[in-house]
Amino acid sequence: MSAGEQRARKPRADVQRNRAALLETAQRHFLQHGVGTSLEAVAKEAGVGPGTLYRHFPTREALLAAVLQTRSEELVARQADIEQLGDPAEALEQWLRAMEEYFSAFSGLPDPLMAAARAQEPDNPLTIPCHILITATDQYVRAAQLAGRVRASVRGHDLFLAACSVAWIKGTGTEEEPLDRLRTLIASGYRQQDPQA
Amino acid sequence: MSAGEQRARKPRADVQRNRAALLETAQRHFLQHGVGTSLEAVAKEAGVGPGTLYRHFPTREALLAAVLQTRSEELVARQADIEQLGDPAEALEQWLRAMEEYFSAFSGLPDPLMAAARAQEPDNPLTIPCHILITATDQYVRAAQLAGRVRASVRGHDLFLAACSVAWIKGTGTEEEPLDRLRTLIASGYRQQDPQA
DNA sequence: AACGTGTACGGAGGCAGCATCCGTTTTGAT
DNA sequence: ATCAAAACGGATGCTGCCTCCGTACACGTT
Repeated sequence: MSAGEQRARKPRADVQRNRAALLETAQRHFLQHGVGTSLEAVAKEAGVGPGTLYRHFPTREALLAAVLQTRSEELVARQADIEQLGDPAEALEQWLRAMEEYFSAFSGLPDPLMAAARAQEPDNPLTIPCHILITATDQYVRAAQLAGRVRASVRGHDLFLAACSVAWIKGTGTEEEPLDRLRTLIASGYRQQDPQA
Repeated sequence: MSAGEQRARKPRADVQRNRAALLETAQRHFLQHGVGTSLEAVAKEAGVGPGTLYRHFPTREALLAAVLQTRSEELVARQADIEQLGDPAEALEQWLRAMEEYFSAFSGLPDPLMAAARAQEPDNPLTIPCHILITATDQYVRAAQLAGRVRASVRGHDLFLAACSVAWIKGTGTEEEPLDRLRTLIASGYRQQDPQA
């Protein structure tokens, strides 16, 4: 028996039930009140004690990461659509928008995201998703560069930062119009002007 | 006497002393711990009770605005230097950097700044400084546009947002190198390419 | 120099949120 | 039916926010 490392006992029913209730409630609260919402309130509304919440999700980031899991998968799913676009410049554009939407899922999300992205803290549960995003962005950038549609000096990381910025500004309550102008400004910054003059 | 509306009595000595001590201490704490620092700690270290702090500065923003006063004046002073540059494109560039430094004075500063900029809350003591900055930026932008050095579609407000973003990212602890690439990206976004091809 | 008044002080106190710890309950296995 | 492990949950201690009000002090007056 020591050889089989799975074969733990079946996960308890209440554990799954509580976890699901917590995730569901947490998502609602993050949506309504931003990432800074009261965890105590989440626990209470989910019908569990604070201890249970903290046992399932030791930190706010852990809860956040778990709630974001669904959305991460949506993002991955979108990649398939994007990649069969053919046009790498268009693909990059759409990818950036998709990422921005992901960052804007909850108000205040960009802050913990940046903290995780910067981090050599492998214990931060948001770190891995962040690095995945940066790497993915870099690939779209390289493809568009090979097609001569993006300046050579641009890196994926730069556009990750840019998308994060836009999401941050969005989260502060700025209207869509100035946001759109900012997006345009950034796009003008990374796009390669056509060689035809 | 009802006609003269000034002519209150001379301001008390302890008031001035406490105010000065609070500002000095608050600045240190904002520098070391960011804008979210404990006001209770500030009061204690300044040698006053919490009540005194809140009487002088009813909100965190009020304290912040008062502490920023000095730096605002430095910014205005810089404008003189900048304006006698002659080159409007260079002037804009320097102005943006000056603004960015101002926004980066304390970690976390961009958040209350954005909240104030968006606001029709005239009671927010940061609102006025923000609008002054936006207006000033717009003037530099217009000047550079007249010289054909900046795209026509750009507005001062856009670059205000951009500078704020960069400062925000800086405040999250990102290193200088990616920051510089982001600045370059943004600059490429607003600059008008020379008509000579 | 002493006084009186009004202004400012400051700390106690109520509240909210975080995070932990441990006695009790629930759950699945035997 | 019984048992041990696992999970629960709330009481608890802590930090920080902000207010309220009895007290002390500074200033103008006599």
